[in-house]
Amino acid sequence: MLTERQLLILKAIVDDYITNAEPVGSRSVSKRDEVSYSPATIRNEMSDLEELGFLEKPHSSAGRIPSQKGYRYYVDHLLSPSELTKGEMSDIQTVLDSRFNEFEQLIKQSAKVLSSLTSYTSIVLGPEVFESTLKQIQLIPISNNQAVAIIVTDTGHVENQTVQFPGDLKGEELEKVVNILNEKLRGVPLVQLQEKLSAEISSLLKRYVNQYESMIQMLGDVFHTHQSGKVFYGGKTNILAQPEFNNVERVRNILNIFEEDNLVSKLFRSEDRGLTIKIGEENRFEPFDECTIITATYSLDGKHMGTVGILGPTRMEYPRVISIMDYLSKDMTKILTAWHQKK
Amino acid sequence: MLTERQLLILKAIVDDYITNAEPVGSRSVSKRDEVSYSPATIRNEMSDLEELGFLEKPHSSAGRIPSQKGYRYYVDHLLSPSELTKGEMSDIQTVLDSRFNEFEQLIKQSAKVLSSLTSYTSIVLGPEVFESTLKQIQLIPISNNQAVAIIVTDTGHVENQTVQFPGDLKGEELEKVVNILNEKLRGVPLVQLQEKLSAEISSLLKRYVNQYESMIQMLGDVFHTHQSGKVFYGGKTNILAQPEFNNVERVRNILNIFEEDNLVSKLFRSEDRGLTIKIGEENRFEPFDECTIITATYSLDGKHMGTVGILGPTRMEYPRVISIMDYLSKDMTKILTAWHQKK
DNA sequence: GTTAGCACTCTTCATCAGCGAGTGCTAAAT
DNA sequence: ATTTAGCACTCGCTGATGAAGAGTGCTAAC
Repeated sequence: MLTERQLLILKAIVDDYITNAEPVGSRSVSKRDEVSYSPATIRNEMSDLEELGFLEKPHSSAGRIPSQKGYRYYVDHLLSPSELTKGEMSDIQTVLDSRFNEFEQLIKQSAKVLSSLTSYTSIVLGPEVFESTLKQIQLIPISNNQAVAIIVTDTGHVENQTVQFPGDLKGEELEKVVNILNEKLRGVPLVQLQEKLSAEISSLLKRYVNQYESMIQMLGDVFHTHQSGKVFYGGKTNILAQPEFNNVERVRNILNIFEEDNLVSKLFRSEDRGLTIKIGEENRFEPFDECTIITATYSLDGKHMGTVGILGPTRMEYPRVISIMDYLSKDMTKILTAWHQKK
Repeated sequence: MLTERQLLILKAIVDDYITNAEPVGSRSVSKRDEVSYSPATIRNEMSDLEELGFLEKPHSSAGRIPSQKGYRYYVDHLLSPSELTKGEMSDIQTVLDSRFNEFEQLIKQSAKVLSSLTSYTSIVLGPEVFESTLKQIQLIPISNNQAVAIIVTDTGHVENQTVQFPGDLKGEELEKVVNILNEKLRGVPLVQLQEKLSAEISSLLKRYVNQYESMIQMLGDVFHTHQSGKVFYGGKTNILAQPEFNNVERVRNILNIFEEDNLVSKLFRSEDRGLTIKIGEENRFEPFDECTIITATYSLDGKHMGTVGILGPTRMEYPRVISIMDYLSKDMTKILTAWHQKK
């Protein structure tokens, strides 16, 4: 168990390092207002904290920097959540309050505010389909071999997509198909659409539609595409401004990850509801060994919808970011709910 | 006017520098097979070429590197276009031949091949709306205040978008609106939709629809969004692998540009049809002072559709990239045409 | 228990010499 | 008149050296 004084010093060191990005020496800790001990005393404590694994020395005559364990302890027990300033709150408010037509717009905006407020990179995962169910499906023919498929979920999310279309389908046939689909699939979770399709629908369609194979194929395409949620980014290059990423190789590794939405989606999707903080190797993904990821979830009617995330260096401004994320995710939930009810 | 020998040497230097990214000395030029002069002779010529502005010295005891003018001359008069290898051609073929439902898929694929073949960053501009006209517009109500707007162009391009919708609109009213729109706007270039809307349509709608203001607003939204073509990227981080961009600050400036599709769209949209090469400051955009942009256009029925572009260092593998771009853009045109006719 | 003092460690920065690559000039060779 | 060999010179790069500075860890005094 750490003593009061050790806590004080650990906190001071983390706070200092977070703002200055440089190893913290005993003297600068001692100079802090909240610390009233001499450098020598601090040195002894620092030595103990190092032995306990909370601090590290880059080399013998530098100051100390927090270890991953140190950050973890700081986050769990030490940090004093910072109040959002009026400006920050109103920034979030204005951006989110602006009228939006689509789910996606809200999400894009969120990603933008988040990155600009934190100056880290923000990742926002769009509605995750696991829990949402189909409310309505539509097929609108556009030319003689194209149609737009529209899917509406119970959460009010709309997806649309252009697809190849069996050439010579009569209007009444199409109507029949759409009717069947709506009848059989309404209320089905999106993730199960695919299997329902092959299990129940395909035989039914066979009876009514000539081109039934290409029809099935097309529907398969449609359902498949909506399996993975979309990913939105804010400030992709913000991370380059951090001194710890002053190295093109390392930066490239990280930026490359952003090119693969699937991967990002997997990495940032959080299983837990609420706020999650993963520090360094806790991410279990080597390129992020020196990064912290903070995620929060937003929801609708208590139903989990998606995740907002921040990627920054382990030396992250935890108090501020946590407050902002908390505020933002709750606000998104609120606005989403209001928006949904309006309909 | 340059002598034969000067041409030979200039070409040799550019070729060498392109592959090795290091200042080229007289000795290494002399060692080339196609060059049969001693280093001393080469040195004299190099000195002349420098005086003429085709070469530069990073410092007095380094070799020479091509100046912007040198690259320009090389591109205009010297380069021997490289034959595509079988592998490259089939790479392009396979990727583009794969079934695609939408315009966008073709374009995304193109961006991907292009960047992976060249290992530079590719930018592909989607259909530019300037020349395409409206073929059909549809409004599909989804909930009591949402609709999906679908726009089909004469080139077979489909765009769709979810929009806010005047709450209590009767089915017949909606139908009326859609009919008016189609009647009045068919054949109108997309860029003019907006003005046509306010000039002619709005008064007409006023007569038939109650919620006419919000209707107009919504249509304005829809038409506005489709003004600017979409931008697709491939290999955004490829540029980081180039030795001349081994500097986080510079890289950041460039990557930031990619975050603003509007800007990119402006920079890469080429006024000329066919292949265009802009070297360094010819781009008239400071962050690209050390970059070359090569663009080519693809079309449909002789009608200009969009642009494929490559961003790399001025030290670019011109012969290869040019061949690839040429081949790809022509192939895109071919496939697009085939696809369009199929319908 | 706390702190002052001090020797010790290690990085950083500037300086300097030596090396090597490359040039530019001159004089010789073709 | 060209071309080339030879050589002095330039300049960046590398590695060694040393002084400065920041910080530690230990000891002894408070």
